[in-house]
Amino acid sequence: VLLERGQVSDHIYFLLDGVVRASCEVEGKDVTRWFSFKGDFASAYFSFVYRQPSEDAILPITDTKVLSLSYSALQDLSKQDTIWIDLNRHLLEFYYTTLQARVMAFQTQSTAERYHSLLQEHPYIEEKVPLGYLASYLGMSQETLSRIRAKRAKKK
Amino acid sequence: VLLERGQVSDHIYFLLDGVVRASCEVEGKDVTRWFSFKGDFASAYFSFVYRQPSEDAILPITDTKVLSLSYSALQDLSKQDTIWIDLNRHLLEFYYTTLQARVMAFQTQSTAERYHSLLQEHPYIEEKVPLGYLASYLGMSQETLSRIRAKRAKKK
DNA sequence: AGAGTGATTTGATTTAAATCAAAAACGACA
DNA sequence: TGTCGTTTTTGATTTAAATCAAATCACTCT
Repeated sequence: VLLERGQVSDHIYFLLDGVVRASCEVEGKDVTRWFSFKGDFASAYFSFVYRQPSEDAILPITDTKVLSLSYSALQDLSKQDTIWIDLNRHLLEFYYTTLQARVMAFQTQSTAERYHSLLQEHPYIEEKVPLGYLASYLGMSQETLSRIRAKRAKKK
Repeated sequence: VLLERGQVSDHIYFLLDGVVRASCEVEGKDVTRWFSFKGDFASAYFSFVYRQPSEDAILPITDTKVLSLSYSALQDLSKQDTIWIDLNRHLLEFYYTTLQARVMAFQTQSTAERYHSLLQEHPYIEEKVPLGYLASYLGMSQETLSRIRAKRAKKK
């Protein structure tokens, strides 16, 4: 477990290997907010930056290897080299544009289109992430996601 | 018109009166990304901060009165008083959490629930914003939104 | 007041997705 | 290898929403 719900995130992680997800609880149900893969950063960004309790837990889906960078370490490093400030900015920009794109996808695309776009960005997601988490992330039921997959397989 | 699509946003606006919306064009269709009301700030935030062309136009829905704050003015003010830096932070935080909440709404709520939540936050939206823009914002067709309204009216 | 325009509502129908239920596939483990 | 538990697929049905089409409403302009 990289971060428990309700705690202030004290670390940003860089995934050397594996897959993690952010899990939020809404009305008793577990909703997955995002995934991070090998080579991505993973963080409860706002909790980390503003030192507030995180709504999400960060949980591993597969076995993971991570580099972790603590808040205080990042602060020290930022004083030494602006590249660490840039990191922060890039992370923020990335999260923000990702969120924007997701909203847009919900506004304009069908369930199947959303899934296919996701596949295009992360081809390996199909093998590494259980169906239930994916369906939750995409805002559809497990069954519809399974059917979308079946259709796609037939076409090949 | 407060901002044209493709231009770098050079101003943040504060709405003294009226309603504006951000309009993005996707596959030939006009999609409204957000609304701002009297008392809100309106900006193409990332375009403004990172000096990049905006994907959105900012267009008035009703007649509007705005205060505008230019990029250079904000920079000067930031050097004089940290309150202006705080403004920036608050804006960012607001936009970010709003986006997060919207994604979550799409993941977990039905069309009717999304509309009712929106109404709760902005009771006046019903009167001030044309149905088509609202439907686009909520990611549903005009007709379904109209029917959701009709049902709500009946219950009263 | 009446014509014309655009926005909204209503109706009928089709299509997409959720739900409910069961079967099949897969993995871990004894 | 066979059994248990979990995940995924498949099937049948219901429900929600999109679509297509028309009617009504509201507003402006003359």
